[in-house]
Amino acid sequence: MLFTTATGYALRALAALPEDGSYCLAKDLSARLDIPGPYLAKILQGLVQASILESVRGPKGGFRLTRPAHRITVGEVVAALEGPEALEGCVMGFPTCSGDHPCPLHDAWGAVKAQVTSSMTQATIRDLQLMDLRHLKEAKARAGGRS
Amino acid sequence: MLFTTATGYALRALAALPEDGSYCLAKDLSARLDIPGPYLAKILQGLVQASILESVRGPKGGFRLTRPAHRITVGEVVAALEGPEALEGCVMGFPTCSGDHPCPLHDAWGAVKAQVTSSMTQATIRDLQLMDLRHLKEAKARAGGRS
DNA sequence: TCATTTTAGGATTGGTTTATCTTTTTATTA
DNA sequence: TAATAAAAAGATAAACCAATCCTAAAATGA
Repeated sequence: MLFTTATGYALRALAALPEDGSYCLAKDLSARLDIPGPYLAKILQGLVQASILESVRGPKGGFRLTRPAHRITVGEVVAALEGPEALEGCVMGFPTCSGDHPCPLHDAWGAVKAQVTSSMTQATIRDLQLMDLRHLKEAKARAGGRS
Repeated sequence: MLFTTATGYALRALAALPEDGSYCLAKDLSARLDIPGPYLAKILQGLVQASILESVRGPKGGFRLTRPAHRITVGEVVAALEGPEALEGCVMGFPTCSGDHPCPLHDAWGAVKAQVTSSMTQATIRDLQLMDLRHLKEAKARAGGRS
């Protein structure tokens, strides 16, 4: 995977939140997604500080998105958890590599970065929701056809 | 950077070895490249086990390539240090992501992997040598023009 | 007000990568 | 043969990420 596991957990959790704006417990998310509970809680708190989630404490509390899912990009979440320069620098870590003095992978890597960055700023949490829904629906269809 | 720092160190060290087949000391490499000495030594030993380098101990000993630089690919070095599956799996770590159920970045990431893998198996240590030589030459030219 | 539920925050553990240190082995050469 | 130089190998330390634990703070409801 290109990102850290924390970022992966964050994206999966965001995609699993209900769309109706109701609050969702960290505990429930961790159970449904099979993600370590205390660790996910920490990650969700980070997303609150990044203004991607908002939370309320106490009974009937939990987490919810601050905006509609289609207004939150994957890139924004990655930046919140890994900093804005996650893909910077030479692929191989050559300190002398630059546009003027490119390493042999420089151009390929540049194209890659552009591609991934573009995809990340295009794709939203909504797209992740749709992906999971499609998966669930097909899994259900397979189970129904086999029974 | 896409790879580990150990892989970056390895590639820089391999590119810095002399082409005439003479042995080179780990100490000299670490000094020239400003890489932590004992750590580089460990990495070089790993490259010996991967049959990319050969070594002799004692005075007049050191490390040298087992083959001409143009016969050692970047991909081979990466595989030796990070295993053959460095780029496997979903970009975001989604367990449900697959060709049938792609995540929104699945296709972009697939193209990226193909591109990087191809470039890695094309590029050789020789290409890295040429890059560094070009850089050195231009730096010298700049210094000469300015003096 | 008090108990309960849940997030917030800080401290702590475990594992992996990065880096260092020490001892041993091997080769050279005097 | 003895001294020295260098890699090999193993143990140790440091830093970072992943994960856990514990105590607070806040909101709800009785």
